[in-house]
Amino acid sequence: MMKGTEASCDMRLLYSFFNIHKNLVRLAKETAANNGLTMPQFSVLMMIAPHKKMTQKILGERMFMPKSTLSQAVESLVKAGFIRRRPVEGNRRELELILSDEGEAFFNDLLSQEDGVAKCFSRACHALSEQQYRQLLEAHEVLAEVLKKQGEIKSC
Amino acid sequence: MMKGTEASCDMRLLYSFFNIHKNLVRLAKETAANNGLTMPQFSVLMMIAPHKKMTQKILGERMFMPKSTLSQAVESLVKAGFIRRRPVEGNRRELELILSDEGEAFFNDLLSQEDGVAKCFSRACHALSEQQYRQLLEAHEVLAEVLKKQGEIKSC
DNA sequence: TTTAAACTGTTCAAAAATGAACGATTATGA
DNA sequence: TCATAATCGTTCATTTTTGAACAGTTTAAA
Repeated sequence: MMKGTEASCDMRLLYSFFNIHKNLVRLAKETAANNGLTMPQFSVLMMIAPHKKMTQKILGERMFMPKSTLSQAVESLVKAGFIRRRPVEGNRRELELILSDEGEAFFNDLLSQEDGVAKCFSRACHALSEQQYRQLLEAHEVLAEVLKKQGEIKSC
Repeated sequence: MMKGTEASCDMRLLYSFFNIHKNLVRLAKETAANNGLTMPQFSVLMMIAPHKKMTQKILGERMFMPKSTLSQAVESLVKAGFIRRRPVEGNRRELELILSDEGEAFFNDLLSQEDGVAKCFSRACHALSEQQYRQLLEAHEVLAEVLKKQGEIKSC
């Protein structure tokens, strides 16, 4: 709990997040564009891939992405053959999105590109000590926990 | 320097940044919308305000914002009376952007809104220890330093 | 000097993202 | 049961963002 330091100081951390954010978005946009993807398409793929499959509903909730944007991003990824789509059994309203083999290969390729956001970030991580890395993960988890409760949380 | 842990582990930190990012963008969009601003307008204001003045060129470089987007965001902030605009003396190509008194008041108001991104983030910071806060700042600085050197850095 | 190249910001047509209305399905409860 | 409300995803008109061409200014080199 911050004591002497006040809100004005919190701004410093906020700007520091913004600074990292700027750079990661720039690299992500470059990576996406270099691979013929828009940002929503790229984000959706990055979000689904580690889980192999995910409901479109859950995906939207996790990403805070407007459902019209999400719907179109998914549509194009399906057309590109990176994900398949099938109704959730027991609830025909929802769709389950499944990473295809092509999608998995494409994802792995994205991660391995030297000028991609993943490798660039990985190189940046090398500048951190193991301890710093762990502390960063922990602190982020604490912050994320509180942040996700803030705001209206209106359905996107 | 990470030893045993490998690239796959770096991905965990990358996803952790994405998680914070998502929430901050969501809160920033809400804050912007609640105050009649688009995201570029909001970002530009947040970027100029602490410095009171800045050239449009520097602003673009710092934000990685396409210059057409920047130009329009600035135009609307000028029309709204939050910033003034004058040619840089000694170089009539560049423009200097100066925060007006109205702009400063508006900025301070944005920071003080209970449901605004600043206060929300500030509340989240309270969940961190002072030590965690300092470590976070330090680690971010290290990462930002490396990140900003990565990628094409083509002029936006 | 004069000319060509580089730089800074604006404009505008094209592309991308979004809100609102909608269709289809499921849940609620009278 | 049946009617109403809520949920999930799509469509499409509108808004927002962006790249590319451009105009004005400055720099560099001939």
